[in-house]
Amino acid sequence: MDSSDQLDATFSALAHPTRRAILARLAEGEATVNTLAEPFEMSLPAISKHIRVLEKAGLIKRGRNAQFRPCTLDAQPLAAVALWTDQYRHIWDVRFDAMDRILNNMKDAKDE
Amino acid sequence: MDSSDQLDATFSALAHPTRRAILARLAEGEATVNTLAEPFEMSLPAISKHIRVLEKAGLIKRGRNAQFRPCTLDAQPLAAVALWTDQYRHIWDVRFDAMDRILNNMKDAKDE
DNA sequence: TGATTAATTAACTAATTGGTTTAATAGTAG
DNA sequence: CTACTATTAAACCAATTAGTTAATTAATCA
Repeated sequence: MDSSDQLDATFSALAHPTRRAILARLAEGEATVNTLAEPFEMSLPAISKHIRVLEKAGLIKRGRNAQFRPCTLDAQPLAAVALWTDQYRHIWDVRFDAMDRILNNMKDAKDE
Repeated sequence: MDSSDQLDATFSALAHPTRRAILARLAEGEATVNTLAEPFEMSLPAISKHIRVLEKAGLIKRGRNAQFRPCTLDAQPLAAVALWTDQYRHIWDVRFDAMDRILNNMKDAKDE
C-alpha cells in the first residue's frame, strides 16, 4: 500500500461518525467490541464491520483475551493526516503564515 | 449541517486521490475545470463530479468568467480536520506529550 | 458435556460512489 | 444566426458501503 492508498484508507475510515466515536472511546483506553458497541443503536455485526474498517486503515490493533478481542487505538495514521493537512495550513492560518515568514527570514539571514 | 456532518463531508471528499490532487493544484491558484482535468485520464464529467464533491464539502468555491467556472481553494474545512486530528496528537507524538507536560507544569506553577 | 458469552460470517438489501457515453446548456466569437 | 468552447446534466452500470437478521465459531463456566 503506497502512501496515497494509506491516506485514502485513513480518510475514508474517518468519514463516518460512528467510527470517529469509536476512536474517541479508544483514546481513553483498550475496549472490547461489546463495550465499543454499547453507546450505539446499531447491531453488533454493524459495529464489528466498522471496527474492521478501522483495523484495515491501521487505526486500531486487536488483541486476544479469552473470548474477547480487545481493541486498542493506533494513532500513527493520524500523523500522516496531520502532515498532509499542514501543507495547507498557511492558506487558512494567518498566524502560521506570519511564523513561516519569520522562519524564512531567519534562514535567509543565516545563509548570508 | 452540524460539525460532525461537516467532518463527514470533508473526510470523504479527501478520501480520493483525484480530489486531493485537485486541491493540490488549486493551492497554486485558481483554475478552470478543463485545466484541472488535464492531468487525469478520466473523462471531463468525472472531474466535474469530483469538483462538485469538493464544492459540497466547502473545499472549493466557484466563480463565473465568461463560459468558464473558475475554482478556488477554500482551506477552511481543513482547519477543522487539523483540530480534530490534534485531539490525538499526544498519542502519536512523544514530543507533543512532553511539551504538553511542560505547559501544564507552567500552568500549575502559576496557579500556586 | 451443555449452556452462556463474545465476536464474526453469511446472505441479503438499499443507497451511494465513481466511472462511462451521449446530450444539453451557456457564453463567445465570427 | 452559426459554430465553437466550457461545463453540466442524464442515463446507465459495476462496485462498494452501511445496515439488517440468522447462523456459526470460539472460549469460559457450571
